[in-house]
Amino acid sequence: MAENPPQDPGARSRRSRPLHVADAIKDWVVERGLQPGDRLPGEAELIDRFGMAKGTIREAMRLLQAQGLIETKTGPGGGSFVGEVTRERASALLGNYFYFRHVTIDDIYQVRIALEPLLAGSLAGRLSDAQLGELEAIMEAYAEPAADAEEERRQHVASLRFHARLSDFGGNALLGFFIGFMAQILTDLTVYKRLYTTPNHDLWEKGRQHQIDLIAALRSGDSARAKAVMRSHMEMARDLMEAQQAEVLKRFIAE
Amino acid sequence: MAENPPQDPGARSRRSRPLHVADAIKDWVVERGLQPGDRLPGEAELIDRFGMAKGTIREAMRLLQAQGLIETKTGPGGGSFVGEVTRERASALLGNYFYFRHVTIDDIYQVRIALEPLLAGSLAGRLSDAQLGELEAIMEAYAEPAADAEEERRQHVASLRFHARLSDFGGNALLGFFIGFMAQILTDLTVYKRLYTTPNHDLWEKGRQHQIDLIAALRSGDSARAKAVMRSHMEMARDLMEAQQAEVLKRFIAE
DNA sequence: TAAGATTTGTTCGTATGTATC
DNA sequence: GGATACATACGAACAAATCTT
Repeated sequence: MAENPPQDPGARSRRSRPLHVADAIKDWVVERGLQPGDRLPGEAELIDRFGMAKGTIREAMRLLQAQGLIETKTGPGGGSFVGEVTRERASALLGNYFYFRHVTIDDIYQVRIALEPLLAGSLAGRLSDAQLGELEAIMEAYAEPAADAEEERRQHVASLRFHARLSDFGGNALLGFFIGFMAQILTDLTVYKRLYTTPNHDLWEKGRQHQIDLIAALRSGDSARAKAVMRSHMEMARDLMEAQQAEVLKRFIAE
Repeated sequence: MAENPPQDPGARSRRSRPLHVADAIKDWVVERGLQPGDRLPGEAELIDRFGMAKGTIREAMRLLQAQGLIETKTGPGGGSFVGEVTRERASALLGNYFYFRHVTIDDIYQVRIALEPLLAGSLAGRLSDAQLGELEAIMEAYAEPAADAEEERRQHVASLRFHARLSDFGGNALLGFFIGFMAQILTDLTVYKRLYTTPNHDLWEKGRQHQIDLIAALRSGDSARAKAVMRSHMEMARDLMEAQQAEVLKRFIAE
């Protein structure tokens, strides 16, 4: 794990005890190369290992828990365990960073237009039938044009799930996370801020056709075409959402 | 702030009390539209507002503190305050997500090659003389070819700072964070894993020339050229680092 | 099903540390 | 330096969850 912030001399002792304990435990996990699911020392042991009160130790554990680094269970066989940070939690934590910042729809699409085609191109000819099938299953949610605004919103969320799922299939975890994060932000905007487009049969038709073409290109292994189709798809989506003029994302996080 | 994870019926009560309190405080901040620096209720008030013990409240505050959402100060006038999540902390928290995942140099550069030229292109003609001067000042660190491996490493870190700084100058906070995060990862790899290139005068010359050309293009407002130069620069950097065959990033986080 | 063991979760009272006036 | 207002830390007890028998 990462070392901690710059420490002016004497800072070590000024640093709160829970922080100190949390750091020590992180170091301990890294040094031993512990893996998710591995057991950590129990409260009782930590108490006398560090010579601190129970409350102090527990505060340290909460610091780690909030970061998704540990999980705790009660009862026999319970205790603290190394936890794998989930994509959802990482998204939520990163979302906090943008809470007080100004991020526009255009900002998001500038990045999406650069990354989504890249992913699509790299995935051509590399997806299993099961994966392609799963994408097609998601598309069922918008097989028919939306009748009202509410359904339009549901369809939009489903189409974002299409992209999120696609981002899971690539071998590049970094690229996958970035793309999934943006899909998450847009989903939040759609659901939470009730941002939606009034049903428009023409756009529905075009968007759906894009995804059908995309699937075909992915299946046949036509990388260049997958990339081009995705790019068109993104540009259309951007124009669509920009029309809404909704801008910021005002959302915080999970635990 | 974001709502919390899916709640099966009854989960509300099973959720630990610190978690419940942390959620409530997040909601409170969002509802009132509090800004960084704004005061939160003191321990005493929270204790009787929620009807819980001090320890419980304190654990809740640690959950929020770890996410960078609050800061606390002791003494008169002290207490808890809404905190702005810093870029450094967000990077560190996100870094944890990748700790147990496999991220290769190639993964990083695949994304860098897509995003850095985008940023460079959008910045052409938009930087102040002060900003351009700052970039040039960073370049001073590698005005001369490195004499040994240690200096080579320092130069590499400086050149990454060049990119990190550039990412701050753009108006797109999302794009800026992604680029800065990758620069951070590469810096960690360079410093922490002692990944470095043996000094190579030819490559040093080419890399430096790229950045000089880039500055010139940025200054003159030649967007297409800035983009092209950055792309060449990234491709060279990728080849350089790939030769090291260093792969994973093994690093955790700060507090 | 029930009882017991184990481990985290929560409370309360008290004392200490720290920064401001 | 002393008083004040806050967070920080301690320790002992009790509650709740969950596994085993």
